[in-house]
Amino acid sequence: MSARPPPPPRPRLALPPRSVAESLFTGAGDASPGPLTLASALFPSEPDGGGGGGGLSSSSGGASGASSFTQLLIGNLAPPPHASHPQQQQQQREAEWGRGGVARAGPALSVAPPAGAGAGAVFTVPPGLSPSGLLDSPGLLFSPAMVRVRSFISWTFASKGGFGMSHQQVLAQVTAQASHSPLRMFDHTEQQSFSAAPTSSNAMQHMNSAANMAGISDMVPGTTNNENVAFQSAEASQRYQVNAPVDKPADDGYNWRKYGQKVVKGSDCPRSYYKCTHPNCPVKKKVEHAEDGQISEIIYKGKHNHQRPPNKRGKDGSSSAAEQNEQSNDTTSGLSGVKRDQEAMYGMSDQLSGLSDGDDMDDGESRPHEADDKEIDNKKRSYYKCTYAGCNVRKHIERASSDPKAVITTYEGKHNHEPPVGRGSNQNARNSVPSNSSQQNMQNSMSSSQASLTRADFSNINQRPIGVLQFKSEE
DNA sequence: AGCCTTTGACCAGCG
DNA sequence: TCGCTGGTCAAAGGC
Repeated sequence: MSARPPPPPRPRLALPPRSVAESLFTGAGDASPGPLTLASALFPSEPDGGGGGGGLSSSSGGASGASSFTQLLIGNLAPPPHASHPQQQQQQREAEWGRGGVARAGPALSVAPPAGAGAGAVFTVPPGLSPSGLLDSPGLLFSPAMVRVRSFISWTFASKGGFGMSHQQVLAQVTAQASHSPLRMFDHTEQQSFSAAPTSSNAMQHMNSAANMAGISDMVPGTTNNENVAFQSAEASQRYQVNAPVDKPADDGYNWRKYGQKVVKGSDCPRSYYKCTHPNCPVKKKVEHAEDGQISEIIYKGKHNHQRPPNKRGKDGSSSAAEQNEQSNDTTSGLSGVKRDQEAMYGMSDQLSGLSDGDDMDDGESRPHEADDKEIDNKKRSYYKCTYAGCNVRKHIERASSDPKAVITTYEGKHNHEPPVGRGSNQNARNSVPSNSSQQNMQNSMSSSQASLTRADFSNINQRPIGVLQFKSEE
């Protein structure tokens, strides 16, 4: 009944051992550019010609204002999308799967990137299109590929800074990283926000243009080894997406056995079912692929009743992100109880790590981002305060003792001001928002659970980039 | 040999 | 009750 003729084999690409774009991160064995360097490269602070000053300022001046990752996410947000939105429908489906004891997605998640990713197509950001505009383009929501790109850009943009790099270079990195499957994380509100954001024709055009230039469709084969994995909470309405090898979804550190595959209605792409191989472990996960076969979501069900299996390094050539993260978490005292609980609940905590604080470019907070990894090391248990007058937001950055490259960023408080103009928010996108009040509202709505996205250091190709989203509940 | 994936069949929930 | 659909089982084969 449910069985259907075997679907055509998924397109695969023989990827080169190392892409050019990848080399951008790895360099020639030298230190990779720091987060800020890359981020700045992505969106140089230069006036950037048109687009209303789209680029984020790469200025390191703490008081000069900036946009945090969170603000990037919410900065140009609009009211929630219609319930009929595809992603909401998806969420509903996932929520349904969750009935009967599905573990709710916690605010933390990380994934191991795919083993071998190749360089995808390179796309450029059209002049005048600011990062925010690019990221907030509603159009991204309608294509899994675009979602992937957007999320990736969000992550990349937020986590990297840089100078002296062209848009193309940065975007090449973006593309490459998309293939390298760093964490993709979507907060439900974020999705709603940008999906409902007024469509800026320019933004859309730019986005389409960028997408076309990016060769998104062409990227499909190139990213076949990746998949976007969504870890969603039906209750918390939070979604997390990451890239992971299609054939081996989200190396989260646990061992999974595929026990079924089904082609879901309305899609030619199969849905795979996995069980944790640990004896008596009830955890299952469902992996869905988008119609283009590129993007999928992973929905976890249940809770691991065991420790993550030992290092699999010997098996796949590299330790899983989860493992790395586990150590980080184990040594992280800055994690909120909520986070810990959720991590424990989902058995995902261990997946966390490889954080970096390149995220927020931001929030007008003083930024430690300029610091390279060495500096970060030297700044273990560092505190930063938003420099905006009257704003009491603080950021705590700590480095996991077990992983020199892992940094955990924790935000405390919420900003009582809008992102400083010229940094973070892009004017185009901003203009596309009906009013600042809505933006502020969104910001406020997010304030209770500020997210901190960090990135792993890419200097070591063997170290998989891992993103960590950390929410901190505030009363 | 053990573990995994594949895949057709079966089962249960729902309208 | 029936058909549809999603989820699961389990044999077979591959690595």
